[in-house]
Amino acid sequence: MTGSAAPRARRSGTRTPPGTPLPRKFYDRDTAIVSRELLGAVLECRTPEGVASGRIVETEAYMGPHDPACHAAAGLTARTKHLFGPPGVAYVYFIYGMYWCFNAVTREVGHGSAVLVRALEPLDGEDLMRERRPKVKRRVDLTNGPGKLCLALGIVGAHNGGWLDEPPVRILAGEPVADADVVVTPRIGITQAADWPLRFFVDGNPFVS
DNA sequence: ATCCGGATCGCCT
DNA sequence: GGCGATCCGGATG
Repeated sequence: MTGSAAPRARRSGTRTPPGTPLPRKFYDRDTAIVSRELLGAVLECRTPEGVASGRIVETEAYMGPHDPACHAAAGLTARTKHLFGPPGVAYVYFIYGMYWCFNAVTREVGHGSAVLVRALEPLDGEDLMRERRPKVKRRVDLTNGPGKLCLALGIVGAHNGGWLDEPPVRILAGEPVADADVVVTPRIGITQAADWPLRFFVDGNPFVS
């Protein structure tokens, strides 16, 4: 007869053919699952200077108002407007007076959760990344951190609030990463909820921060 | 009006 | 491993 109900975790993401944008529904799920499944996907940014993209190898989940490390804990403000908006848009914020960080908003409107992309492995536009980061010597330093990857791809505040299935900033399906190759640890650089296991990365990948 | 801390990076020792 | 850069958001007076 008909098979039993399949597990829900991998519905949309891994079925999307590589190179095509992840559908908006992909993001409308538990934030830790989205964080895990974003590993292997491709973050791309198109600017007048050209296209730059990289394979996502490290992410962190920020779980909403009840997660003290999440910006949503401060409530709905001008800054967190898109964090509380629909899933599948970019939440880009400015930090430490000089860097941008890129997140993908997850879950339903009003929830306030997102996935921070912490590291990429360069794919297209590496020359452009070099032009944008002229002081970088080692290739790994191009994109092995949340501020660095935004500098390399050209992601800035103007991209805040944009849909992730259409330019200029998109996330495309890639080759899935097997569970055996995923490591889970506490998040980096935070003081609140510092022990929650919500950081995901590809085991052994040199671009992990 | 002012103060403080921050989901970081790069350079220093 | 430590610290300065440099600015914004949110809290307090």
